[in-house]
Amino acid sequence: MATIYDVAKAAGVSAKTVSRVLNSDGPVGRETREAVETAMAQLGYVPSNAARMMRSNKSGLIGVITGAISTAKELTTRPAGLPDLFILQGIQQVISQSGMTLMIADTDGRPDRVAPLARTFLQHRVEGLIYIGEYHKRVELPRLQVGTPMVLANCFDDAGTPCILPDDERGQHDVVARILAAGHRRIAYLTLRNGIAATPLRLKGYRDALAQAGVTYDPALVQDCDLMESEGETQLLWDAIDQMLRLPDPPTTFCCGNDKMALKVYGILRSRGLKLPEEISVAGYDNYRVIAETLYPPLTTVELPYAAMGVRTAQRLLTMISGESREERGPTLVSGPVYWRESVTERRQPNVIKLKNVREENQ
Amino acid sequence: MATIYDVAKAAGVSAKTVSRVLNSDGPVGRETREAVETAMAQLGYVPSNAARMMRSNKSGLIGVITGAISTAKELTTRPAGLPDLFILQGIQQVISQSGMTLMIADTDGRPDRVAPLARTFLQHRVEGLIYIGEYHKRVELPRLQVGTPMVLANCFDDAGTPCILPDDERGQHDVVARILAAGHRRIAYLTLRNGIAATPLRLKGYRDALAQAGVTYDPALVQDCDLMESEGETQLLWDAIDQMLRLPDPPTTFCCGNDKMALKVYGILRSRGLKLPEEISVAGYDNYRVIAETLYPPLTTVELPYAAMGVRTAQRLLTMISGESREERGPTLVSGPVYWRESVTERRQPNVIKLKNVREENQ
DNA sequence: CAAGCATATGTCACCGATGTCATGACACCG
DNA sequence: CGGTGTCATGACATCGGTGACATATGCTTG
Repeated sequence: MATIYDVAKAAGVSAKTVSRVLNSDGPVGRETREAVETAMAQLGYVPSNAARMMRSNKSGLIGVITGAISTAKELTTRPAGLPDLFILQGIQQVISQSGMTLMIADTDGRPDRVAPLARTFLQHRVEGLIYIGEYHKRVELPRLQVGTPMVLANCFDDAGTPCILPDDERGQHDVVARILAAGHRRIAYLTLRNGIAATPLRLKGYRDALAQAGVTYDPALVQDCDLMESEGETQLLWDAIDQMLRLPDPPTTFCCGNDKMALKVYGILRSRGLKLPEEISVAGYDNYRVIAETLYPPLTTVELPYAAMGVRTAQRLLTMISGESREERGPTLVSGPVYWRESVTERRQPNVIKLKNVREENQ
Repeated sequence: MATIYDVAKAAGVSAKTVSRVLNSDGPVGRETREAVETAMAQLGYVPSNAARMMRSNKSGLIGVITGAISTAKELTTRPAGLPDLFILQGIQQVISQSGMTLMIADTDGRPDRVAPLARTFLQHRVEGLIYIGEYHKRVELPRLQVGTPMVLANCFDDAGTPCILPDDERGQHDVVARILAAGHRRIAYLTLRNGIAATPLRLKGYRDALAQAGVTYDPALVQDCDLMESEGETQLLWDAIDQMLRLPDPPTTFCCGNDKMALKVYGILRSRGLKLPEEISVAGYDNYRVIAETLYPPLTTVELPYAAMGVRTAQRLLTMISGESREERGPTLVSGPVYWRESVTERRQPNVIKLKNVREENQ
């Protein structure tokens, strides 16, 4: 591969002059510039980043470590869809605009791989590191000895490392508030498993929304139905739904921990002979579009704003890199809108029109 | 950041000796080695890849260009799910095992971004390039002037660039053959739109399977139902299904162009009062697990083997890099197994037991 | 005991850019 | 006309490693 010296020789100038043409540093005569540009084109010259980096100590690289790209069992352990991709999407957008390049590596699900991967990135002298969590959870990452800025996306640690998290409390609150505004009063909540960070936050959102509407919280309408995809989950859902429908005052809406659960609930309710959405309403969580928009009828849900989180992650990292506030700590919460679709009926015209953060969709 | 000279000084040896410890080149005395290792640990020394690369001309980098990570409209233009992620998964697996690091960039859907992205990668002196297509299709890529090996995944070009493609013909053949073996004779086929590369290939697989089973091909059972997610698609599906069910000899199975379409078909068939799978069978394509495994009943489908394609892509690239056969050209076809689940009934015990490439699953 | 050899370590140039400084040619100005 | 500033360009050191080669030491061997 051609070097700057090859170009210099071909153009009959010094290497430094070629460098000047490349970087528009100092002045270059018109004819000289043209000669250099011709030579570069002819030789197919592409400057070596490595050599540049040696002097400048700027790599133009951002490293991303994700726990999930190669996780074959993506469906068995994760509550939602493929968060990483969407977060990566957001990151990519911001990073590429800033002229930097993403390096990406995967832990293959093994936490002990994080340290070597980070080391590889440091060898490449990345200017910043991002760790993407599989889902909203606490992580423990090996201490990075050096001062490379780092941001966590979709996870947090005890050390107060800067992180970007979904606002689960607000998301659940908003969708429940919107369902209440549609006139529903008996709202069942089939939650994700209790172990994960999102569940208590969302439960709080659910209860707060009820309280604000003056509706009494009924524990009989709340049940953990998430068995991490293991065999019995459909059965568990079936039983929970059965139990709730037999209540003296049965629910008119089933709120599900995620859109995938909602997909199952569709099948179960219909197999029981109920008409959707005329006789029973269903809402999800995630706005996992493949499901939410494809379901018949389309699913009312609230967005887990992964792409936006990615954007915020990259922005926060770039801020840290630029040195403005390298010492920043703690979480940034990102919330997503409610997508109001046909799976929840309007039991009366909502008199509260001004609900914030709700997006109404007509198919 | 500490350099090899800092380590050398701290350990009281020459830089070259430190280098020897790092790379296990020439012999190093035991005490010396320990002193060096201590110094490295204390200083948090990480060798600079840039400096290494300068001499060795080996970057240890592979560049991946994808058209899709940042494609916001991923649902509106793509027939299947999120191929790129799964292909990336496969690539990542192979590449990381080979000790190289992935750089990744995204065209944001604009083909004119490919050239500058490739240039950036060349600046980093990637040893190989991969382009991932959004779906099985023909692409036109700008000629790379230099001799960097390149492989296309999920797409092909007219120049005969090495590429890895899904074996659509065989996939459709296999699933239809399996359905025939289950005793079905009237198999409707709701295809993807005609413009894409997969459709004619799959149709051929469908017809070949029928022919091999001695079943006459009936054009009334085949219809293009894919409107690229635009408004009328559900209506179109409804009409097509309606028409076919009114035939004097209606289908007993609906084969769908992808799992997402199958998801819609579930809703439509049930809304018409049909019981799944007792009264009507449905099959998909893709094995898009979020849908196929979550649907009730789970969906019989055939895998679009994205991860495997990624693996093959990376393997082929590594072969080219190692120089064994840099001149290789043309496509490699990868096929995936049929996943036999409860959405298709056995109308009689299949007498053909030895069907290859079929995986039976019991939930 | 000298030659021969493996072991352990150091010296120095080099990879491909760029920052610093120097130089030559003009133009402008008092 | 000499001083000063701007433009155009080149020489050279430098970034952090590594390859080629040299050197020093101790041990074997004929």
